[in-house]
Amino acid sequence: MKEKEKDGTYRITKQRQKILELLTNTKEHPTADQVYKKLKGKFPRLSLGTVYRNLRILKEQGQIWELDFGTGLSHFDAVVHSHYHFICKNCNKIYDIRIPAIKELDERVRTMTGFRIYSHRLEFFGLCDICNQRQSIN
Amino acid sequence: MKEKEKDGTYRITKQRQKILELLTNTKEHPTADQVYKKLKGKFPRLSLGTVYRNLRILKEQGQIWELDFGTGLSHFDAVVHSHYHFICKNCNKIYDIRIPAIKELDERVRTMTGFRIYSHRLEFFGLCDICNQRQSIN
DNA sequence: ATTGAATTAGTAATAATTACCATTATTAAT
DNA sequence: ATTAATAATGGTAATTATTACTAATTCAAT
Repeated sequence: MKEKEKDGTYRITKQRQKILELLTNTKEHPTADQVYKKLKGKFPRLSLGTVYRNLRILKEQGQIWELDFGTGLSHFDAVVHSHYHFICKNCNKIYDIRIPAIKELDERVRTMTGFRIYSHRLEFFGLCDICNQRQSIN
Repeated sequence: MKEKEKDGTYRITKQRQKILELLTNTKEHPTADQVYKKLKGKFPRLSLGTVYRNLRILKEQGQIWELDFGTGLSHFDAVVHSHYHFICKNCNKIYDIRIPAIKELDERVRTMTGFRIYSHRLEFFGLCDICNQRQSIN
């Protein structure tokens, strides 16, 4: 709940570089713990707290997004241009849906409510092609 | 992560009735703890575990929805017909946006990906009218 | 190289949620 | 109505994800 204020003075550390690099080079949307476990192999001294801290910092810097899909876990994504997500109900894999934000949705809600709309979040749920085929066969 | 299987044999208990009643009679989208605190006044013997258990059961029964808005907390909503949500970035209040699910969105993603789409979730973020006016003045 | 501050590793502390279990309450059958 | 079977409760302990704390380390500007 409490967000620590930062004055924008950041340093370049190996740990932070590697965390961002890992997120940039994957299509998956790993959790903090998954990032930790993947890097722990190469960086045995890496601390889980460091992963959490850097994920927060990278998010503050706008370099990554924090996503949640109702699983109680935060997922992280280095794709930070406007897009949506699809979550497979069977394998729980998360896919980027490369549709840029549909501005008409915001406008529609603005006229309906009078609220000022900054952004929206849109996630689709269903079966990915792999799970869909498997389901059809069984 | 582990979801307990149920055979559908449920009993009617005072606790479960009161929890559903509270959710039905509010426009807010309370968390488990907020439900607990509100009912604790009338039911001093109520246990927090009971609230969590019943919220899960009511959700299984399709009587309520579990929602999360990136705060790390689950919110509950007895409005279970298709609709969207708006979250005020300033006061954190959650509003129901009474637009029924836009099916064209599902269709668009289906043709784009080939995935089978069951549903989607859409949340808007911004400033509600109260906070918007306050912000404009200051 | 020196120095000041940001960052780290490691561990302890929180916070939300779930698991456990002896007791209680609901339901269906007698 | 009584009884019997078992779902549900209250209370507490355990788990899980995340944050806080701190002495030691590392970065970056002089």
